[in-house]
Amino acid sequence: MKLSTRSRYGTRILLELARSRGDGPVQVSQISSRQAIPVKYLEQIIRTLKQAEMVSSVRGPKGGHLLAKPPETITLGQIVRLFEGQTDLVECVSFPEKCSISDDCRVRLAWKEATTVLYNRLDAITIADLIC
Amino acid sequence: MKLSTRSRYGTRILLELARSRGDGPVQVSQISSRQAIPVKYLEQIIRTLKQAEMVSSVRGPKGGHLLAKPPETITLGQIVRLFEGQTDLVECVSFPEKCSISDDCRVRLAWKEATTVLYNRLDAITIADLIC
DNA sequence: CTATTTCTATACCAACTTAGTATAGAACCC
DNA sequence: GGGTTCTATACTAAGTTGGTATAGAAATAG
Repeated sequence: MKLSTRSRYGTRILLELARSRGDGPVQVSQISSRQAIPVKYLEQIIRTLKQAEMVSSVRGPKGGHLLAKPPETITLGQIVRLFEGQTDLVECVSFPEKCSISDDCRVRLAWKEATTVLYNRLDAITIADLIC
Repeated sequence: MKLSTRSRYGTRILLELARSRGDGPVQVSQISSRQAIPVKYLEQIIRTLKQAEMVSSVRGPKGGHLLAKPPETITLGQIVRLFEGQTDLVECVSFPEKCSISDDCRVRLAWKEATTVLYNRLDAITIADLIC
């Protein structure tokens, strides 16, 4: 049970863009060297962030990427949900029909509570909170 | 970020043993059919539970497995920690030296808080709470 | 108007993990 | 001593993760 690098890198990318807010677009190569993330991998992750409308991009010379919304409105919970395909810790929380043993409902409820408590905490932390 | 079947099966095995507490040893074949877990896979999981001294076993005819301690003393947190190799959501929480970007300490702290909150919740739920 | 810069899209791949199977064996009780 | 039951270890197919490679498309400086 661990977070993918995508979630962690995604967070650091957003943080990097938040730090440069107001200074114009930041290029992939800059983020890559500052955050030690391979360029091609970073591009994939940024694309996901773009689709989620957290980032906007400018092409061509002097282009780059920008934070698309205020850093206070982006939470860690949003980022993690975006990158982790499976949001619940346990599949049967979202798809109870996948659970063959229906009398273990209390176990399912317990996993659900743990998931909730985790995301509540993650949703309470925004990118703005993380800027140094 | 999801729980392995080992953690989920482990919980259900312990729950099954808790239900039969006082009725003598429960055999792998019984647990297997009641909980729909493959026998050979179940044996591996029970071995882990034995090593953690949550389960004790009796060999030979009429043998089987028993809960080794009161169900109120076994928490979901203990079970999950036992089966998930990586306990923290993020590696650098336990091994900060693995983090190349040390100025992102606040991000690390955030992941750590989320991990803590999750395990606090899991540690508040015992096998006894889950018996139907 | 074109050359270069920069982002975009998709395909691919090696290594690892997960979930489960197979095989062999050791203890126990009647 | 023979069947029952647990123990140990090796193996494997399928999926996931983390990352690379290749090709292309848009924008703009000059």
